[in-house]
Amino acid sequence: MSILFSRQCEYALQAVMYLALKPAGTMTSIKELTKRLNIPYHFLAKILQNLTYKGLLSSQKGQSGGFALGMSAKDITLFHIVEAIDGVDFTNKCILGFSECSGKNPCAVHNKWGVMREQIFEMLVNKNIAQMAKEMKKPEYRQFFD
Amino acid sequence: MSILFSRQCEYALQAVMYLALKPAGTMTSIKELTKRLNIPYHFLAKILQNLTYKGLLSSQKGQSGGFALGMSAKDITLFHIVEAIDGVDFTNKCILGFSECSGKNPCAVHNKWGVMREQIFEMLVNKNIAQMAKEMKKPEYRQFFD
DNA sequence: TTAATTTAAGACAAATTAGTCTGAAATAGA
DNA sequence: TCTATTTCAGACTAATTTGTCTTAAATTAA
Repeated sequence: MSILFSRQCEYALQAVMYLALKPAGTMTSIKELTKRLNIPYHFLAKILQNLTYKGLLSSQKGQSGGFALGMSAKDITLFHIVEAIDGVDFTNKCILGFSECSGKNPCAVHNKWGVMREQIFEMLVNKNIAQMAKEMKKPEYRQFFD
Repeated sequence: MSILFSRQCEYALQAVMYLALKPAGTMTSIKELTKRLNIPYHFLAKILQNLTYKGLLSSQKGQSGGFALGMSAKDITLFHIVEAIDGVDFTNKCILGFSECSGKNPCAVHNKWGVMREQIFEMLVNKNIAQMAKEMKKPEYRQFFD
């Protein structure tokens, strides 16, 4: 079981954060990304194509081509990526799997999980990729990419 | 994508809670469980056999046979079930999928997620099946089963 | 003892997710 | 212009998860 996000989504999040670390205007190839992040080449290719199609990334073919953020890093949140890849089911599904579970018909942990879900949502929404890139640039984070 | 728990695990949690509602000493058949909980018959059978093998349930063959809790309802928590079915990876895996992520090498949401993960853990551990059954007996919960 | 009921066990099938491979199209640089 | 590089597109394979089917074994009640 992957936790909360699909493998594909994890890869997407990692790749986008990596791109956010690059100086604006530079293109990064799949080759570099897969090498640094240890993600299967063609699998990542498809993921990035998908994000490009949805406007979160931009791409360019040919030599010195590659991928870059499709909009300003401060306008992209983790939630944008999760939404594009996994969808937002986790924001409204019962954690115990009861299809009837709702505010009117709460399961035994409905309210507790509701609070946590909200926190997860805030975590994904409140921090944009620019801020995260800044944190990742601190020495203690660099090792993920250098 | 299922959220946090696998489908199998959700089914297990629902079934165990259902069993906890039954008077001690009574056996409940798979037939009744699948009918009430809307879970595929043979799939649930395998899940319950697994939980029985691990001691969380007890079973009896033959007419008027079925399944019952394998220990006192107050000694079983949601965590026991999750642990038995999905394992406990979610307690130590990076939510962004970084294999190197740790307290020493935190990812950008390591600490935030750490707090939430701990809350989820508490939610699963702090409430036993007996307490939950009690809540489920309140009229507003009964509809899940009646 | 016999028949009906129920779990036990394991093979099998379907669906989903993850990953691979090949060739085409675009682009930049020599 | 030609070649190397890179994304694009889609078919294909592999692995995992979910779900089905069949038969055996145990148990109970008639």
